[in-house]
Amino acid sequence: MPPPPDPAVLHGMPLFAGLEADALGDVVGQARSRLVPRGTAVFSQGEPAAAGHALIDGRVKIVQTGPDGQQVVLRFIGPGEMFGTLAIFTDGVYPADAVTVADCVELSWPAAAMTALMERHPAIARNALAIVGGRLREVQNRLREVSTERVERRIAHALLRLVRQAGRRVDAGVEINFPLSRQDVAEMTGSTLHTVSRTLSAWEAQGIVESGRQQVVIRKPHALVAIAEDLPAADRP
Amino acid sequence: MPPPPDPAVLHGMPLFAGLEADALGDVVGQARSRLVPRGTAVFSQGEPAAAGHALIDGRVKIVQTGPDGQQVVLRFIGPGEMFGTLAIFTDGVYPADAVTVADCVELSWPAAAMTALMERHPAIARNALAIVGGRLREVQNRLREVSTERVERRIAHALLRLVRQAGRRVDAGVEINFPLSRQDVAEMTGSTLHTVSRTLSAWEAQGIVESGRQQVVIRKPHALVAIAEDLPAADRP
DNA sequence: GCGGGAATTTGATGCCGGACAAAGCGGGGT
DNA sequence: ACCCCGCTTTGTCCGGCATCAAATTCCCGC
Repeated sequence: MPPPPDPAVLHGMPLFAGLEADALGDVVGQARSRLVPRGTAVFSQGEPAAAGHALIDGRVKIVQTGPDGQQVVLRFIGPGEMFGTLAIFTDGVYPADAVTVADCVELSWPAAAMTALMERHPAIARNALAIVGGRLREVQNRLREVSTERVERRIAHALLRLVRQAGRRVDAGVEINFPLSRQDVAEMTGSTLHTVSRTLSAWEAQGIVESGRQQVVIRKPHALVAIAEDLPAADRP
Repeated sequence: MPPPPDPAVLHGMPLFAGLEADALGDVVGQARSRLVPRGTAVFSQGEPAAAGHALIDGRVKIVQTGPDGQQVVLRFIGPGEMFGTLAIFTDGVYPADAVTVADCVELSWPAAAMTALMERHPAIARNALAIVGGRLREVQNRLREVSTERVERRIAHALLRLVRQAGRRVDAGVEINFPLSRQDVAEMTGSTLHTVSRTLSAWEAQGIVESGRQQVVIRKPHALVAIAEDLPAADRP
């Protein structure tokens, strides 16, 4: 028997923005909450989409695997974000794996409940459309990025995105808030962990970042922006 | 004064699937039709999204331009498809250029009319969600492709997608139904027109394709599939 | 028929970044 | 506390593909 979710957790979830209090109660009433330890799959690519998910706490990595086993990290999910929901409204099959990279708490709604909720509360459908639209836009930008920019700039962009999404101010600069391996960065940028390692080492030598095991701190965000935007910026001998 | 659209044109448009006859009438009543000659921009990246569009006849290329002028072809639009609609429901700015690659007839709905229609007919919102979801999935697949596969396979995939979307049986094989330059293919695959030219030449030597000026005919689709899927297939000395 | 220009082809060159190899480092489990 | 395994680093090598540079073909308007 899952612990009963608290309606307050829905606050700040864009999917349920603008709903009346009783509607929120309706939504929460259908949800199940669950604890998922680090390194576990919430769902797997190819499975029938049994439920929509929302992350309350922790961090989830969405990974797509190609026919020959090549993997691509599509996105990271933070608290308050939905994931695996779209499959319910398209072909009913999860298009990627969702793996926890930290201990997580998630809410989930069975597919049938999800469609019924959307039926009952049209605002949810409108919100969903805006969210998915924004996501489409992001992915299109990444497509352009991977298609036309070189590795160093792609890595810079990827780190900046992560900072925006999960950056935490710390005395040495800005830290990315969850365990992140070079392999992960490679799979986000269409590169290899070797190249990522080299690049980070070079940046570390210039004092731009500090990186350790599954952990990255950006010391000079502006320098990273300069690399990402190809401003000549500070070129040193 | 634009010519009055015929309600029949909406048939087969997924966005309006499942609507009653009178609802379709409502939709058509709000639309304006327009003729757009080849090589013209229907809308441009960065413009405020004044309207949603549907293509009745012809072919439109959706191109995104990066900060340094690098271009990526996001998709080609054929008759019956919507385009430039999503911007209305997200940030209200077109995220890419839409350029006609043939003489076109398009329908358009002013942004305000579009949102009102969706308000009046909830089925449209549901349809839109499914459509956008499908599109997101496609783009994610292309992202994986560009990130992990090599140029030859990407070109093969791109051609196969085009065949599926705009293939026409012809005595020599299957022809892609609209003018398509090497530059276009390059911008679809994150490559250069030089590499595309070389690749097509090689395939032509093997009798897999026949290609001329802005025109491609696939003679052996199965061979292209073999390349795309990396089946060893027919390897010759 | 004749330019003019765009699309395409082909060659030569070089470099980015992927493949392989091997060693160091840390962490977590027992 | 120890061991073992996975993450990381660093070096070398090499190949695919972008880049630079012309030459050629073909379409189209005049």
